Amino acid sequence: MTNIREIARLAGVSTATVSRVLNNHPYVNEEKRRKVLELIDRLDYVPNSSATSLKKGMTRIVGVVSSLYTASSTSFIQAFSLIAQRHGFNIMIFLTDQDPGKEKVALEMLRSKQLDALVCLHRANEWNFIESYAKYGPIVTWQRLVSDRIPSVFMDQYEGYRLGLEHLHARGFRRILNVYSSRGLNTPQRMRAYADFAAAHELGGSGHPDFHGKMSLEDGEELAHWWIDQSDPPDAIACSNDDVAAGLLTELRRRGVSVPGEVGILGFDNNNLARLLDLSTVHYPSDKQAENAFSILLDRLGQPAPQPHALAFELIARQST
Amino acid sequence: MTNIREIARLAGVSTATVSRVLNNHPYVNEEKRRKVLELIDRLDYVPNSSATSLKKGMTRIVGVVSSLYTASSTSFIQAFSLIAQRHGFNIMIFLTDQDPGKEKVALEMLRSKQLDALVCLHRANEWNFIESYAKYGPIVTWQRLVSDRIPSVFMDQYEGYRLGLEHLHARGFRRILNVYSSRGLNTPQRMRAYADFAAAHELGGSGHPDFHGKMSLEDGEELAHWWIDQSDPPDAIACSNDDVAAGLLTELRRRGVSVPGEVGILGFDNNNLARLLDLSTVHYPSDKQAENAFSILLDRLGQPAPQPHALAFELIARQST
DNA sequence: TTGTAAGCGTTATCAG
DNA sequence: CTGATAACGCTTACAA
Repeated sequence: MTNIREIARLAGVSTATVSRVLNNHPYVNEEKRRKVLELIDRLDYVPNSSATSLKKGMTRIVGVVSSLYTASSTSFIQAFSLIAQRHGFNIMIFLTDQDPGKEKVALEMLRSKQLDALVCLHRANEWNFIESYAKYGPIVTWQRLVSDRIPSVFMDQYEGYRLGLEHLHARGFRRILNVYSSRGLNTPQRMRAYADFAAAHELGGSGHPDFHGKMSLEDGEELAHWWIDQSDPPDAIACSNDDVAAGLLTELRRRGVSVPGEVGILGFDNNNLARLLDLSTVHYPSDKQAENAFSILLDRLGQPAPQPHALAFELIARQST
Repeated sequence: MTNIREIARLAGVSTATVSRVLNNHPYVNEEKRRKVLELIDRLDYVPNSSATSLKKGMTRIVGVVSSLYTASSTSFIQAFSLIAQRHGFNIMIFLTDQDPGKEKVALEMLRSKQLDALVCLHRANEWNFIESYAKYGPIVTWQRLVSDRIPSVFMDQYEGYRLGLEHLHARGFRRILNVYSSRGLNTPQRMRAYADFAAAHELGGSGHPDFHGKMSLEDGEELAHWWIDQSDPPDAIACSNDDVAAGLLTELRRRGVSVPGEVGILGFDNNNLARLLDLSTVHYPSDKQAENAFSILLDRLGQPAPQPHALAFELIARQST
């Protein structure tokens, strides 16, 4: 394998000079530079990145930990990947599937310096376990977390959820069922938003206890069966995300229930599926959050980082309400 | 930073002995081994992976090049990731978005030995360009390709497509429109399958020219508008994949068209979306293909590899036909 | 069973 | 502007 020494020998210079050419250092004789460059080209030479990483103490790879590919995590990852590339970083994705062991693989790679930093979309281990890895490199999360070791690009969902609820109210829905997710700390904020909303409009509940821990298409489908079984069902359902709303909507329609005629459905996130199914939803700017996450990482790595974006929710009114 | 020399010094042994303990070599005095292990634990030592990679000439990372996350690529990647992990390999995903430059990033990482191998789900550059990188490490593809440099785990779709067409015929559809994708060499095989099918049943076409280059949800939606505009539309549409079928189905129903009453729709792949929307489709075993891809890579890396699976299509009859 | 020492391929310091 | 040379942290003959 052709290495830097080979190039140096053939060019009649030292490895130091070749390295200088490689790294665009000033003070290299123009003729030698050309000669070196020509040899690099001719011998199809490329620096061995393990050697460079070892020497520089940096791999320029950032790990992305996600439990699975949902529409919303995909959009985050897409944006994160883009901005990372623009700064000369590559990303390595870890699908944990909620398995703590798989998440640990990523954490261990940070520890062994195969990764410079980590962004954690969904965690599988306890926070204090993850925090114990923060000493090996910067970690940032998308979930809500108040920690000095692990910054978060999480957005307070109180405002977004309130926006959605007000929309349901404006469209005439009164007996609103809340379907919450469970992981992360979104739920308490959404519950607070609902409580304030209900108080402001002097509303009772839907007559049914709210749901918790629902986040998938399948959860939405089960919810549809539940709704059909009720003698006195809610007139609107505010879902934890677009996937749940999508499962709910399609299964209800499949069973002949009219949406929004018999029941209004609100999603959350504004992903592709929501667009496809004409779901009313709340736009959650995950791409901007991804860029913010990268900025934080870059900053903690001691590199010049762009200013973070200001973030805002937006209501997207479509056919399901 | 604590390194192997530090451990060796504290344990009163040489770095060679520590390395032997680390790599489970035999012939290490039990007491020394315990001592070393204890120090490793106490000092929270972990080998620097850049150093190991440099020395071993291997990173145990495999790159996965995909143009984007579709339901079917996700299922391939999921399965690939799983089997790779079981063999002590990690994967690095590259979303190219059809951008040749982004694909080149992955190829260059193979060249610079940051990656041991590459699996290419969708290519962005010309094949001969990609092939020129095969000398740097094994590359395998999911697309159809006949090349001695780049093996393929592609499945001949003739049989799968024929299966789908026979199903449409059995359900009474006669004027079938084919919607083909364009990339890769699936299309000629599917066209051949249709030609043979039509000849066997003495069928004419749908009265419309087939479509080409359709692969996304959006394409499906546009197709729905086209269908509605026809005075004499086809009675069934065989789609290039489940995404197109899903877009077509939802948009048609949104416009009040009855499926399968007025038109039958057949997908291809059998992904989650197909399940959700009750789409009839042809099951394409992408998980098994992923495992085969990994086996090939492992074998070319000179490691013992599992036997590849035999692969077969399966018709999944649901509500859309 | 163990240690010495020679790499792996770079980068960076320090003289010149 | 350039070249020796010492790291970076690990593995592995080779010798003992």
